[in-house]
Amino acid sequence: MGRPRTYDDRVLFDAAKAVLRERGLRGLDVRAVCHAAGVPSGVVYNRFPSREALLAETWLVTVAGFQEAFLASLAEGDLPRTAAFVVDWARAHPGDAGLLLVHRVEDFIGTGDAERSKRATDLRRRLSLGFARAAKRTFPSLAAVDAVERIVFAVVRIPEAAVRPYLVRGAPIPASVAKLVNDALRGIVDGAFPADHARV
Amino acid sequence: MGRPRTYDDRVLFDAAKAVLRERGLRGLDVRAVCHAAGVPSGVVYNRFPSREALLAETWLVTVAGFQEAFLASLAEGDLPRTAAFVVDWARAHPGDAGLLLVHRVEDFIGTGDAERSKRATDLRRRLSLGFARAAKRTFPSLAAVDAVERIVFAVVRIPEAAVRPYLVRGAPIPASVAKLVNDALRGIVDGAFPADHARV
DNA sequence: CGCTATTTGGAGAAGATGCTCTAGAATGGT
DNA sequence: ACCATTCTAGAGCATCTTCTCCAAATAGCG
Repeated sequence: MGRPRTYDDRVLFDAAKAVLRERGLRGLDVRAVCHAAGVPSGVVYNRFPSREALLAETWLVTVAGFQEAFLASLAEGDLPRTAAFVVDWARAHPGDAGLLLVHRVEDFIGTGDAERSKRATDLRRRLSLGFARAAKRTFPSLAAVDAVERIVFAVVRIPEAAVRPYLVRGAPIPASVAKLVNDALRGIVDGAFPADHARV
Repeated sequence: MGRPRTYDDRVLFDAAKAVLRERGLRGLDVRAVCHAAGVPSGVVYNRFPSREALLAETWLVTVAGFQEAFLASLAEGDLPRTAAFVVDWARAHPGDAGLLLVHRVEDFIGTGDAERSKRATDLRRRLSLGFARAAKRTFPSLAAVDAVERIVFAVVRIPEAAVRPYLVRGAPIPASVAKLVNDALRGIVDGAFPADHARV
């Protein structure tokens, strides 16, 4: 069965996240990752065909870890709660969250090898499905496209906006952002039902 | 008085923005900028001491162009209008807006030469002042820190969140985001006055 | 027109970065 | 014990990137 691995792939992933936080996207080169991981460069190229593949894999593994819990929350049907979940997750996993900010799933679809592209497509499909379902249930009166746009804005863009400034500067995320996000969510949910505005 | 300049600095700034949009932060090297600008590299280093200085200058000039109108809008005291202004500005100047996303003023304070750092500090000071004033007037019942946090979230983070996904993929920003931002703003403004919730 | 000042144009040095390659180490199977 | 297989370790090559440097170009001035 050959020599057993001394290093888990996770060591490389974690090192990549650490380098990203400390030196930014531009400083995220293979040498820096290897140094941070305490690993010779041969290890990287034994497992990944290229720097790009290593970073893509790091990203994909990280989203996958986020997505399951996210979709579960989304399926429960409470938008403000899902937005709060995203904020909490970022607070608990700042390294992962910081990494997610620098790419989009689309960046890995149609690039790299077919297997990676397929996985990215799959992640994307699941997300789309979750959003579509939540959209139909939460905003039944809206056109499908508008409802999805509103859902994504509510549970992705808004939490991301609240959390991003802290992540990029490597600072802890204060608890106070939760209320801001919650307040914004109220406006977004209410805004979908124009009739309600008469009350105010 | 020596040979007159063939190229305006703006050519370099515009080229940098174009390269950023087309090849991302990682592809933003001096060669690419020179090629996009149709300028030999000697021109860049005749005017800027380093690549970093060129990009910093590009960023600072771009914010300065945005900030004046932004602060004027903020001084008018209508938060949703200011948020809408930011969205409109990004729609009208996608190149500039895309550039603003990739740095923060703080990145240029205490780095580079003293003059640059001073200018960045000045930009920052004016912003802080504008936010503080708006905070005091809009949310008089909140603690100063909380009020400022809420203002920034409303007129910077939210519009940025609405607009960013389109900017990063180089796509035009749809008009529909205006309503989303406006709805979110309603929640953020109302959320500062807990007493009002009794009505709903 | 010579002289000084400034910019252009671009070749190429110095260093950083992605990646290859191979000797050797560590395992299971026979 | 020996082999086949897989991984580690890191030196080193090829390329890319930043930046330097200087001859040629273009202006105003006495």
